[in-house]
Amino acid sequence: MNAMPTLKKISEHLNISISTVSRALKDHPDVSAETIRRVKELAEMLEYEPNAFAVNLRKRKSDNYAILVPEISGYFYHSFIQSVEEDARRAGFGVMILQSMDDPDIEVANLKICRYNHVSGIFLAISSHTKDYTAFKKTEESGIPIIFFDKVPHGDEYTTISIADFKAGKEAALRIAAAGKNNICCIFGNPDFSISQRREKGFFEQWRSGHKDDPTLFYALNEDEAFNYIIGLGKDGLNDMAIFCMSDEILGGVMRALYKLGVSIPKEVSVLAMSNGQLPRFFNPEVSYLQSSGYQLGKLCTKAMEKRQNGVAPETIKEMVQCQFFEGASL
Amino acid sequence: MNAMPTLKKISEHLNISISTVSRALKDHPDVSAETIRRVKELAEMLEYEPNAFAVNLRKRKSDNYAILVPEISGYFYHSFIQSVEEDARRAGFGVMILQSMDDPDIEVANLKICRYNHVSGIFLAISSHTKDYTAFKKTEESGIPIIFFDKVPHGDEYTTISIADFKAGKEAALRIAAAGKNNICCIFGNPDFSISQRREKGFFEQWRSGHKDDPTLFYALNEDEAFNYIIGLGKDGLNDMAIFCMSDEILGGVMRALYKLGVSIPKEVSVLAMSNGQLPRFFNPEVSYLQSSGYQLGKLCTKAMEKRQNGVAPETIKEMVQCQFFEGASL
DNA sequence: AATAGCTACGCAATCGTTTGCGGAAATATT
DNA sequence: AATATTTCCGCAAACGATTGCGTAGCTATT
Repeated sequence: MNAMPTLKKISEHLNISISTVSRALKDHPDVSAETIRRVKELAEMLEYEPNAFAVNLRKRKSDNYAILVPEISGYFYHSFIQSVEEDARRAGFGVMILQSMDDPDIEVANLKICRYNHVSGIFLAISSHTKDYTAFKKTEESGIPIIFFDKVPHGDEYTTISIADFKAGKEAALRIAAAGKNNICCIFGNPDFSISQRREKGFFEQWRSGHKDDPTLFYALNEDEAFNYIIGLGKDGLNDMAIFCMSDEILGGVMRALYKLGVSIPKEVSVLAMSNGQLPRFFNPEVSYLQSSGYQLGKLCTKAMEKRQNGVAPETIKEMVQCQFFEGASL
Repeated sequence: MNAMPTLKKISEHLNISISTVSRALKDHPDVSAETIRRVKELAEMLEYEPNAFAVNLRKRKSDNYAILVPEISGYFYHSFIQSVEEDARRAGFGVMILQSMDDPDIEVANLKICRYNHVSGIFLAISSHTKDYTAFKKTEESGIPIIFFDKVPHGDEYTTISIADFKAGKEAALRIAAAGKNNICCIFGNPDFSISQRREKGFFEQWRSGHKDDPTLFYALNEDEAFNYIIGLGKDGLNDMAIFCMSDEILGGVMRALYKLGVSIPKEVSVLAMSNGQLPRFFNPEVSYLQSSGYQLGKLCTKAMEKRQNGVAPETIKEMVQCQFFEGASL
């Protein structure tokens, strides 16, 4: 229980007032050069660091950001967190992680935690079933900027950084069409997710501009549902098919099923995914994918956060990360 | 900038002193039942929550844990973080994440951050090249308990929760031997890692008890090195081989290489891995593995942390997580 | 010589909560 | 009726850093 050095201790050692020590450490012009030197020297020696609680209490603000996500694990958010943490710490901020487990109630509770801990800002991917935005409003009004990312709310008044989902959906449709299969199937995630909706919308809008028959559409809430769906189709049902997988999770289920059924890729079945970029390389053949990079998204978000910290209005910051195509051998 | 309700505000509304309000909220016996009722009612109405900074300043302690890892991403730590965060929040603690990027200097700096933020405890996986434990000592002496996990320091005086690496190494050797191949290769990670050393030691000790010739040994610092090593062996070099991969990272590289070379698994080459459990299922055939679960490790660590919070001595807590075998079709 | 201005520092209040101590009023004990 | 005890509450000092304001002792200006 080593007592940490405080301004008081330094001031006593040097026989000067606490105020002068405080000012000396920040090169306040009211302090003589000589005093500054002595204070800094002693502070260095004692390894003085200001007590964060006291500073925060005074400033009514902490040097912490919070990241609120449905889940840390999975294929996406942990790379986002990694990205934000890197930048934040470089800028002198700590990062708190909170998971909502995709439950709107926990999400609201977490926002409350953020408010009462006076975080400087929040990075937030909203949960699937969040309909009520009053907690968001309340938080913004209390002076804490929120950067919404990936899963963003509707409405213009928020700062949102998202994947260019609609556009990616369109590109997916184009590339799937180019595979030249006669039997098309798209598997999207939870249809309540805004990202599912936008990707689907983009895909179908593009598809219908060139084809009269709609592809088969399936929603898989998790890897197993995707797996079971493909197994259910059977080898015959998969005949001459191209499959679009909206996420890594779905891709995993689909590929396991295709392996199990023993279909040949891309001869019998073509596969295209949207992915964070890790998983597709591990399949045989490697799966072609449109990359939606959590890391890159993180970088954009910290830039947006800096702007918000400097007083830029929330609604003026809206960005889209373009997806990049990586060619495997599955198309 | 909505002003948050404070004890003072409540006390003014009710015309009683701040002290009484404070005591009423914690059912102090010195406060009458009637007053307690009125205070709690108003507090509820105003959504009063104590100001964390003030509380922490007073208590000289925060309700936060810190997790220090070499890297968030990868195959292991994010599931550990998920696990700890779950439990911590249930117990009323927040979680701060800090990455050392496997750099001992950043590690020391991060420990300093933890000390000056008065976290209640630290979960720490040390970086590969950490030789100097004085920062650990200093932190423990300042009253902050450290739970070392996965990559743990040598020495008896610390609380350590680790994978039963030595035993897992032995089991791996047994299972590899049972595959009946004549050509054995083990790929371990960075030989500076304590986990690499223990797994290797276990493997070789077991192996040598039944065979006179040592297996081929290779250290891969990352996925690409593992990939390149296998490619370098070539299809001929892989003849009748069984490969043990110490980690998911290595497994990824090995499998990509085996795919590329077009060898048949397990007919020509057998594969066994140690893994967090996600990746092996995605290969074709699914890879058999010894599971070292980050999630499970996290659960044990939070239990250990609770004990330490209750004053249990550091050196009395040491645990090993046993690895479980999952049968795929690669052996 | 009188005034103005500057330098370099200290005082004290503040952020919001907690807690030891003291004490008035009500009740219980002789 | 006098004393002892209990009940219920407030005062004030912490925790550590920040900052507006005041001022003693200079130097510069007229």
